[in-house]
Amino acid sequence: MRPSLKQIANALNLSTAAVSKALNDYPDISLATKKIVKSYVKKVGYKANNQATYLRTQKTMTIGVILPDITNHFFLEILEGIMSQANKNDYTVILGHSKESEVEEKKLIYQFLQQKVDGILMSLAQDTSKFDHLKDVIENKTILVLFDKLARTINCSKVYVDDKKGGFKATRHLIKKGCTKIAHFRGDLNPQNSIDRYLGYREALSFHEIKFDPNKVLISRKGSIKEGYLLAKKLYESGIKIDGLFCVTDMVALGAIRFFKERKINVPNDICVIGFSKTMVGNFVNPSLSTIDQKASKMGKMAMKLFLSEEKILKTEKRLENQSLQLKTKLIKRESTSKVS
Amino acid sequence: MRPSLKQIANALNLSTAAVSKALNDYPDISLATKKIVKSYVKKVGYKANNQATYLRTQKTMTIGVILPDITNHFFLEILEGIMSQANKNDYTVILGHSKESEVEEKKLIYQFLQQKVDGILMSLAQDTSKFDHLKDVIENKTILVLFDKLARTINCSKVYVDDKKGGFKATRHLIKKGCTKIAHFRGDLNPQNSIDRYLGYREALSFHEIKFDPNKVLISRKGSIKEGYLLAKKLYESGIKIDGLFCVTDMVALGAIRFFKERKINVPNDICVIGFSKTMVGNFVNPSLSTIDQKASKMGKMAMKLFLSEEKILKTEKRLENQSLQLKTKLIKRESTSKVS
DNA sequence: ATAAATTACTAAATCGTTTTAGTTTATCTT
DNA sequence: AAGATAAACTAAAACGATTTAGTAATTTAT
Repeated sequence: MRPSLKQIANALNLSTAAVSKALNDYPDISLATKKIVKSYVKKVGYKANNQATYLRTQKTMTIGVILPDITNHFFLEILEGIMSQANKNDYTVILGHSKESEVEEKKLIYQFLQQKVDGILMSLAQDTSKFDHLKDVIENKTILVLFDKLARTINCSKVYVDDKKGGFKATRHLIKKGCTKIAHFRGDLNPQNSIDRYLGYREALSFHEIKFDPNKVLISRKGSIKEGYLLAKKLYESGIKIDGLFCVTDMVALGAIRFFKERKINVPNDICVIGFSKTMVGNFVNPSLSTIDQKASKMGKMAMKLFLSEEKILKTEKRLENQSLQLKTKLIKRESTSKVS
Repeated sequence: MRPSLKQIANALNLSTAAVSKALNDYPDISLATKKIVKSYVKKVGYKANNQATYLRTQKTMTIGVILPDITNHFFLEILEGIMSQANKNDYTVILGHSKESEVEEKKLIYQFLQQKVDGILMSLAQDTSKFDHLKDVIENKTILVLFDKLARTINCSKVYVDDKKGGFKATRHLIKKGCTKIAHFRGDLNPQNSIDRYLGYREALSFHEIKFDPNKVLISRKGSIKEGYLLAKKLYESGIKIDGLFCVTDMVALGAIRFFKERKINVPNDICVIGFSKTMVGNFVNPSLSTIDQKASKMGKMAMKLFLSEEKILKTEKRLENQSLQLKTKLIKRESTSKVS
């Protein structure tokens, strides 16, 4: 069993106060005793009990992270980014999985507040339409950092990707490859991300003076492989001819490609396909999938950095001051668009 | 800000003791006061401060989970299994990522012990060869549950897969498909898992009276796609002819298939290939990859259940009593072995 | 030589709970 | 009616740290 402060103090014939101060480098402890205390503490492997420390300092050195989908590689990369930064700064990470459900999300937030985390870093569930639980976080003077799927109206730190520019890049890439009849499988109205990708698509078309055709835009609600397959089928059977397709997610793109393969439509020669998100699988399928990299790991890293800077301000100025950060996307060219134009 | 016990007590003209006891259903508090306290507490949204509670009860209702590779879907499914059970039982999950490094693993363990987690559920890093840190966990009277990659000599709860039987099933499947010249890309000596798969391979061969040929067994140290590619190349260039291949992991199998494709060797008609682990990608590649399902989600679920049962015993009998559990694997037949024999 | 300032500590309160050991009031015995 | 028993509380200590206020011993100033 690890010793307590008191035991250390007794062993060294000092008061607990002196030992505590020595360890925290208070100026009213002599250098000599500090040395004695520190070396002894090292020898016996003493570490302050976090829970006890919290009671006085109100700091747990713990952050809560809520992910909407733990099986999605994108979020995992974000988590990896957060954790590497967290560990560097001696923070412990508590993980929550909302499963894209607002109810679960709420539960997790209140659980985390009860655990007295110093901050909550999260991406909203698809489901989430009310934001009272987010306001509660801020009212509890707990730092809130949203990433990827966020609520614009909530006053907190945010990291997100320039989805519009991403949609623009994806579409422009297809155009550069010589595509002129470009379809888009867009996401639903909520969240904002998929709308922005759609807006980027439209902007690229108009920039290159290609007429927008609403019949070439279909809505995917779940963003699943199956839906991609069905939308491709629907479009195909409607008789609308296309030579390019930009999908709101990689999964939708994979589903579409699967359909095209079945119908012996060659990707990329007959139709170029590009996704969005740079998921793992995209690199292993045949043809490998071109996509837009959202820089997930960097997003996580930046989310944690925003937390740390907010924490610093909170410490000195006793107030929450937030900051927003927009990250750039990157076009990943692979086989599904490797047509020679 | 959430109220404290004291504030509740003042508001209701009771002592803090009475309120605490009412909430914890002590028999020496009248039903009437219990009702009053509980309804008031609900109204104002009071929740006991976990950190303060710990100081008396020595329970944090928190478990630490250490994964060797957070980007590996297999471990993520395990995590999902653990978390769903944890949430059901009001436990909070702290996550650590050892990155397959023994040094990181040690750091995380000591961090978790400092956080006073009630238990640690983990899979060992590839790297890990000494187990002193695991012994420290047990000496701290913290429950330890190992899953997947484990140390046989450590006296703690364990959940693992019957790798030998899995290797047997994979090999037998190839044999049933008519393969007679079956190669195996095995893992390194450590950890035990890959050895067991290899032993299963040998057992299946001898069971079906196929002569074992050491030249058909190559060692993959990292288990990466690239290595699978290179091993396939090496085997091919050595001139040894095969019609079946069992790989220690899906990634190695994918690499091998990539090589065969390049050389216009047809999978499954020329060579049947089967992997191990049921990773995500295996389902999306072309041909889709046959594999052995390790039931990751179930493994996580069982790991948490073992923790809970150990926790119960610890509570009543003040001692750690552990239990081991072996899970069965399942053959997943897909295109890479769909030859008609 | 005495008062003031500095150094290096210690005592005790505190954070928010839980729990042990009373204490008060009402009820039951005989 | 006096003592025993039971019911329903309260007071206070405890968990393990931090921090404020205080104090003794030493040094400096005048």
